[in-house]
Amino acid sequence: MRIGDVAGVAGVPTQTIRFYERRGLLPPPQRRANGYRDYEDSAVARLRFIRRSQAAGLTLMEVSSVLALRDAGDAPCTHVQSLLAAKLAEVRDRQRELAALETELEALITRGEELDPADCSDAAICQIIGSATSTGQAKI
Amino acid sequence: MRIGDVAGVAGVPTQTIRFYERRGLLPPPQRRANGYRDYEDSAVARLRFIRRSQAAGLTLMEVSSVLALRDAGDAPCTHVQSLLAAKLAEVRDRQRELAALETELEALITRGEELDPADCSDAAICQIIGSATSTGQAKI
DNA sequence: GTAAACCGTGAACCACGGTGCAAGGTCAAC
DNA sequence: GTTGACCTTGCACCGTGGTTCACGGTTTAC
Repeated sequence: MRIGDVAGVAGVPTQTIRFYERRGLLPPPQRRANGYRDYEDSAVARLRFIRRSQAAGLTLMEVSSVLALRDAGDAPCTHVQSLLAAKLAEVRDRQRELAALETELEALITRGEELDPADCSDAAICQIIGSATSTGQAKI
Repeated sequence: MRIGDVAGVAGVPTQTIRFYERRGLLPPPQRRANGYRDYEDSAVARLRFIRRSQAAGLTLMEVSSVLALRDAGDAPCTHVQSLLAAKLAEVRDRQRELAALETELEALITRGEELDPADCSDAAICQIIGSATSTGQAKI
């Protein structure tokens, strides 16, 4: 299969496939006489695996580590389990951060509704944010 | 005040202060005869405002738009309210995404505990992720 | 007078996951 | 024989919020 075929079947742009190859996520395929990449069917499965891993929140680095184990002939299951557990912990941390930010934003909005724009001085820039309680850290 | 003094008082690195200036968040200050930046006290208040806005989840672009209004002589309160409302909506969207991802990860982990690594074929790469239900989108 | 601590500039670099572009080669259909 | 769709390469760029570096001038303390 040529790169465009793989791209069509796997639903991944050709540019992205070359990008994954550069990153070591896909092994360099055979080349035809004209220099075109020539993929085996397994490449499609591998691409789908990458995309599913991303949907589970894994980074390309992490996916790469899983693939490296498999390519070395080992079953990566244990490693995958620990990656998933770590990712779940990250997600829960992030949820806590967002919950704190949500509370903060709600408080700011409520305060803003009670304040009179006419009271907003030049030095404070904006009285709503003016002296926030600063509970949470940003990052959306 | 020299840049280092402002940095010390506001708790923002000097490099970051120059960075904010380049981004238009801080107006270029007066210069001393030797070329050193010479800040007024209001610069400290402005830096604190920027940091508080960031803590509320606003991006530098958004903070910049608030400051631009204030610098134009308008009270930015209404604009700030709409930014905060939009940010709250973003936070809640993100929370929903994370909740879905959490569910997905929990399901994968549970499944992984029930599977035997010996069953993991080469073609599937890893049976745990092998054919995920793909409910949520990634992004931590 | 000299060493340390400060200031200046511009530019490159970090993670992250790609996307876009330019300049060219190849192949099938018409 | 030419049009169009495909392929190749390498390099630059996107956003986000800075950080680090190289190289040089200035000020302060001793």
